Amino acid sequence: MSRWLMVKKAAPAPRREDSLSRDRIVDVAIELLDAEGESGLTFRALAGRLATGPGAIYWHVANKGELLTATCDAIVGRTMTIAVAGESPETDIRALALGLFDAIDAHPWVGSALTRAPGQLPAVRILEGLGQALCALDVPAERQWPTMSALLSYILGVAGQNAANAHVGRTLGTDRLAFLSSVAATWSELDEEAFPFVRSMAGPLREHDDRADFLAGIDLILGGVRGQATG
Amino acid sequence: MSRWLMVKKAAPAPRREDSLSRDRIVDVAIELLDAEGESGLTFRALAGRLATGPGAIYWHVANKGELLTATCDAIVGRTMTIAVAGESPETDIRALALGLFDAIDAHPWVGSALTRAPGQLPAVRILEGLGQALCALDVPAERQWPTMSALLSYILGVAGQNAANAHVGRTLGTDRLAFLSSVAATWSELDEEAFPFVRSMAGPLREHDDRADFLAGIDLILGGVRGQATG
DNA sequence: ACCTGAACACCGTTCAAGT
DNA sequence: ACCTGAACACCGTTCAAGT
Repeated sequence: MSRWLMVKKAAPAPRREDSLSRDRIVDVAIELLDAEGESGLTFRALAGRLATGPGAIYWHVANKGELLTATCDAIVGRTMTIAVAGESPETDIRALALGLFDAIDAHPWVGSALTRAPGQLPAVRILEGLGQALCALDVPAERQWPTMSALLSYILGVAGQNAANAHVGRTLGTDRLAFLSSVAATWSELDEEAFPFVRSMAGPLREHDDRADFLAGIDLILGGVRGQATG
Repeated sequence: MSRWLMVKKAAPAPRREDSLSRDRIVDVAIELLDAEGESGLTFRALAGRLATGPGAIYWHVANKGELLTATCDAIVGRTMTIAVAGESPETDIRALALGLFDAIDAHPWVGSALTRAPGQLPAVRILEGLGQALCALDVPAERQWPTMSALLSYILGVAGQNAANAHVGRTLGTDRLAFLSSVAATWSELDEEAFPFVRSMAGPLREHDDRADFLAGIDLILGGVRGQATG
C-alpha cells in the first residue's frame, strides 16, 4: 500500500497518536480499574492495553503508588471542579459531599486510593472545598482544623467501606443485595446475649440506602457544628 | 540424651507446647504486624517464626484475608471487653471510641484490616457497643441505623488514615513530625489562588493532636444527635 | 489429622540494550 | 529521550507426599 510512502512524506508528527504519556497511562488505568477492580491494575495488564512493555510505564510514573494517586486525582479533580455556589454554605458542603459520594460509588477503587494517599493532591482538593465552606459558615479559626478534619475522616470512612464492599462483592461474585443478605443472615445468628443490638440491625442492614445514610451522617456533623456555634 | 526416652514414657501430650494452632498463628501474626508493619505479614515470614512451612498455616486458616480479620478481631475483642458503664451514654461512647483509637494507634494495621472486613466480627463488636449506647441515649428506632452507621464510618475513617500515615511513615523511614512537616511544606507551596484554605492549614497540620481531633469529631456527631432529639 | 516444602502462577521493579 | 523485555526478588496458594 502507498500508505507507507504517505507517512514518510507527512510532516514528522511530534508524537504518535497512541504514544505513551502520563495522561494516557492514567486514562487507561482508570478503564482498567473500572473494568476489573482494584486487583486488575497491574503494570503488565496496563502495558498490554498500552501495547508496550511494563518497563515503559516507569518512564512516566515513579511507581504504583504514584500511579494510583494520579488516577484517583483525575476522578476527584473532575468531581470538585463542578463549582458549588448554592444558597448556603451547608448546602455547598452537602453538594460537595454528595458529588464525591457519587464519584466513589461509580469508581469504588477511588475510596481506597484516597485513604492511602493522605495529604496528597486528591485529599487537598477535598479539604479546600470543605474549608472554604466552613469559613463561609463562620466557624472560628481555631475550630476550622478539627471540623474540616472530622468531615474528611467521615467521608474517607464511607469511601473506604464502599471500596471494601465492592471488593468483597467482586471476589464473591455476588451483587449488592445478595452480599448484604448473607451478612444480615450472619448477624441474625449471632449470640443473643452478646449481640442483641446487631441482631436487631439485620433488617435495617438489608434495607438501608447508602447514599441517604451518608447524607444523614454529614447532617449529623453539620448539626454538631451548628450546636457549637450556638453555645 | 535420655530425654528421648522420657518423652516416650510420658503420657502422650495431646499437643506439643509449640505446636500449631489458630490462636498461636494469630499471636505470631500480631507480633509480626507490630514489628514489621502491614507488608511484613507474609505466609513465609509467619511460617519462619512458627518454624514450619507456609502450607501448614492453611490447615488452620483459610487464606490471608481470614488471617487478617482474625488478628484484627483479637485486638478489637480485647479492647471492647473493657466494659464501659460510665455516668452517661455519651461518656460511654467517648470511652469506647477512645479505647479503639488507642488500640489502633498502638497497632495501626488494625485500621486497614477493620475497613477491609465490613460486617465481620471486628466491626460487629464495635457496632454492638455503639448501638447499646445509642439505645440508652433514647435515639428513636428508625434513627439508630443511620446514627450508628455514621459513628462507625467516622471511626473507620480515622482508623484508615492512621494506618495510611503509619505505612507512609514506615516506607519513608521518617517519624511522625518529619512526615507532617514535609506535607505541611508541600501545602504552603500550593497555588494561592486555587488553595488558599489548605495553605493556611499548614500550621495546624504540623501542630494538631490526632487524639484530640478524633474526640472532637465524635463530639461533633454526638452534638448532631442531641440537636436532632431537641427538634 | 496434621505437617512439609516444592511448584505454580502471579506480582512490582530494575536495567542493559535498543531506537 | 523514550521504549523493550528479560530478569530479579518476591508474593499467596496448592498439593502430592510424608508422619
